[in-house]
Amino acid sequence: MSVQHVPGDLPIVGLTGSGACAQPALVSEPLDGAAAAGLAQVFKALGDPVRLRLVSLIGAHAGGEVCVCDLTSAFDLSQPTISHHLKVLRAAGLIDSERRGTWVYYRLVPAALERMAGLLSVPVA
Amino acid sequence: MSVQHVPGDLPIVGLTGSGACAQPALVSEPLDGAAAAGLAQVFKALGDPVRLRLVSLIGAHAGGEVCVCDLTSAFDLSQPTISHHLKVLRAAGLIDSERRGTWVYYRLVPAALERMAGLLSVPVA
DNA sequence: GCGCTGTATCGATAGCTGCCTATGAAGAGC
DNA sequence: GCTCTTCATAGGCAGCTATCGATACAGCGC
Repeated sequence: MSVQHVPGDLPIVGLTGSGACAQPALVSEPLDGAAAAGLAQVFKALGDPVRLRLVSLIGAHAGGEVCVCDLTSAFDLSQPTISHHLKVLRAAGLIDSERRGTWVYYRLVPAALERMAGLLSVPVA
Repeated sequence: MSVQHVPGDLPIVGLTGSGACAQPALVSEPLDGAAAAGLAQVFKALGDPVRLRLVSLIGAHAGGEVCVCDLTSAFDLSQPTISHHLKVLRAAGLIDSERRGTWVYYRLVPAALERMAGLLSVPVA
């Protein structure tokens, strides 16, 4: 579940809608405007040093889950700022969160990362 | 050559410096601040619908090269705006350009794309 | 030389984004 | 109930960015 949010609360992009359809590698065929806008949001989410480090921290953490308090303490930024960045990453579909008791844990969405990786892969041709 | 720019004119990132060193997959180990900043610039370059479509158009074009005039005519944007986006992509190391006579041709830098794809690939673990 | 065409740069402006402080909401423990 | 802790949201402000028109630069043809 997605914690305290009404489902559909945020403009979640990423895997919604397209299902398991294999992505056609960005450079294989011209992108239409709508697809470009959706994909750009995900790349934009990754286009910030803090968010990139957040993804890295979450992914590298044993167990695959990290408490927000651990993420906040890893940066010289205020807690609301970290919370904001986590929100952007979650809206992009790159991470997911779950509340357990007092704490909220974040983990990666591997499928979303793989999808973007596949987009950037250049066909042998 | 890089056309009309003095080499080092722009803050080119991407493959400069790191050589052929295999990138350690973002989620394998926590990213330090400097590396995050460099990678974020590349993702940020991809985090715009117009630039994403530009990359797609260049990559999907037969011959691997596209004249600026063709790119400009593919969008409902002014020529300076397209030129600006191409400059951002080139500064990120994602594309390269070459002038031949009156026209300037742009092509992808596959190694840069592959590098980012590798970063996003999640290890099996 | 002169003009014409294709690109890049300049300068300005509207909109977005990252950061903060202050505040609100949700649980746990009393 | 109240209080404390953890996290999210709201509001505001400074800096960046996407866009434009105007202009400069680079080749080609004359």
